[in-house]
Amino acid sequence: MEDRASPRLLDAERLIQARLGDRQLDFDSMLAVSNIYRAATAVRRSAERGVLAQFGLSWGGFTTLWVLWVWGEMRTADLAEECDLSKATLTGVVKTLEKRGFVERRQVESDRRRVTVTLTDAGLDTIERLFPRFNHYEGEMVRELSTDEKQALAGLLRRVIVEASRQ
Amino acid sequence: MEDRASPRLLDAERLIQARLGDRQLDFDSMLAVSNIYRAATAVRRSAERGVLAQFGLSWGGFTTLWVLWVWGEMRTADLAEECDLSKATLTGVVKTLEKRGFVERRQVESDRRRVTVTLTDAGLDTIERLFPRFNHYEGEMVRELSTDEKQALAGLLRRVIVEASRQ
DNA sequence: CCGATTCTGTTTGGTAGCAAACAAAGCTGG
DNA sequence: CCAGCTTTGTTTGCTACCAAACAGAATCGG
Repeated sequence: MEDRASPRLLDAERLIQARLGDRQLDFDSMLAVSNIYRAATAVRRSAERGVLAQFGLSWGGFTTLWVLWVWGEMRTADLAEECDLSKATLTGVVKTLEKRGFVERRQVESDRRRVTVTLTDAGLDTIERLFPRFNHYEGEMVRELSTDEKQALAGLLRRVIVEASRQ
Repeated sequence: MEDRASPRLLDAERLIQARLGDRQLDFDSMLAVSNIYRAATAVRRSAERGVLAQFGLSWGGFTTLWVLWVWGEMRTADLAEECDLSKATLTGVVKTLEKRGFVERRQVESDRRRVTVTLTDAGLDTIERLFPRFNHYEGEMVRELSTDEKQALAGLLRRVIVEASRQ
């Protein structure tokens, strides 16, 4: 079944197995992990080219806009946490989004170390037009999977995320 | 079961669902795709910090070394393809690996546009010491999954890779 | 032969990503 | 008060990543 869906990939995997011979190794874990990474790259690239490019957004920029849309005005640190980026990286992403006019920075009166980030009208308009298209595109990327399979996939990945984050 | 393994993640997902309300959206696809990306980030970060940093290698650098180890001397274009990187990116990665003394570039006599890349002795030594550790680390990152689950995960991802690459 | 085209890897110019160092603001104990 | 500690976001310095432009080499049609 999977063989029919992606013969080329499996062939490559078998070749690698043959190359490595009877070396003692955990092949199942290797395939699981490397396919997670390959899938993420494929998904990101596809979405950036197929949807995000038209809006002048990278994956990280989109994520940030999306988080701000869902949660509203946020402190920098929380935003970085929610976007799964370091504070340093977020500073850069926000700078780019500011340049494009999608977000605004605001200094917090009560604690002047702090800064909040919020969507501008243009940013709000953009994410509201973009998100439905993005979500539809997500559906296309996993359309080979049934609802149960999507949920199973998400569940398995959730367990990997927890474990990998612990290490 | 998954609830117990990662309550925090699911809570966040439920909150997002609540925020987005009864908007028409494909939640299953959204969770599948975003968890793929999150898992890849977690896995990469963890491996870079937990294993690769000691060898002065990034994920991309490790992948390149590994591919060269498995396949032997390769032309630049094939190496880029196999590492799932653009030619431009590979040029940079190889440059870094050269600086570290792990690989060498060789001009092809018969066609002087072409360049092959090959492991140096130091590179070979490094990947031979590093790979078993890396593979063990992969096992740790997915240790919550049974063998069947790892294979199921790899299979589901394979189908996503094929579909996303097509778009 | 030789001009036009194609192929190959690199360069350019841009964003993204991280850790570590940093500056400025707030906080805490005396 | 205020000297030191902590917290917060930014800067610095580096690698990685891509698309598009590029230069040099090979090839093809006439």
